[in-house]
Amino acid sequence: MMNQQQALSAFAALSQETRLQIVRLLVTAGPVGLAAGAIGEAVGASSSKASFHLSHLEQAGLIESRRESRSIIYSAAYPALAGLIGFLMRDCCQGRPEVCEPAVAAISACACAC
Amino acid sequence: MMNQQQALSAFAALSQETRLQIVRLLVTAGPVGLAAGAIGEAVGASSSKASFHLSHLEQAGLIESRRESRSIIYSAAYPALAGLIGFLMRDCCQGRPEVCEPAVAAISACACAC
DNA sequence: TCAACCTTTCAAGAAATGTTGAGATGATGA
DNA sequence: TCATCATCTCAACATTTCTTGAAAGGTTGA
Repeated sequence: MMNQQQALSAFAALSQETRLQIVRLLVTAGPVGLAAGAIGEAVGASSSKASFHLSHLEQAGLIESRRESRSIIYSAAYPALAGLIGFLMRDCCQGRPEVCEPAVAAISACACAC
Repeated sequence: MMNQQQALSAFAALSQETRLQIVRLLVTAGPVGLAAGAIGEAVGASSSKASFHLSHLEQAGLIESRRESRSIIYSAAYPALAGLIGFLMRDCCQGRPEVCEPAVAAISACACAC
């Protein structure tokens, strides 16, 4: 269960353009992931810039890495993303059903889950 | 529909401890809202510190304000919060049902919506 | 082994963000 | 009107975060 400190660090990680792009890219890339070099190229970042932001995201727990031969492969940490959504949900539900309703509607409209 | 720029600014707003506390406080306070002074006191912030962070949150669209006599009353912007959840959902659903599933489970466990 | 490859680390500087206290602004009731 | 109250604004400073380019660290195939 995500706590406030983890949520703060996740929000901080997501509040930077390069990092948000990386997360969205990795989410769509799936569990297979992408090499650091490919990620940097995709978001238009130098190798050191990409490395900096990838470390930041990994530190925040939003992505994971593994070595594969010469490359480091990064992939989305799906449970952490789901946990963050859960944190916002939990937050929004503290006595206020009107926040959840649109979220429920969003889920209903969501092609994958329903 | 929330775009990337709005999401970045919302995440930035939520990535600071005082501000996250304020948002959670206002969400539970409901549409009635709370006066700036009461908010500052509740989160242990000086008047100028509270004012700084309240402005930041309002700028990000996460809270709203209205004057009531001598006080400025702040309240949560529920549609914006729901939009942010929707943005994360939309993001997570880009071909990856396994992220949504836990979120759906979270909603199912949510006392208010279901 | 060694040259090439991929990525990280480091230090320096630039930029953005947060904190503080003092003073200004606007609203109210006496 | 005026004293008081509630909040905001401002400038200065401290802190954190981001960017850049150069160099170092593993890993691999020849």
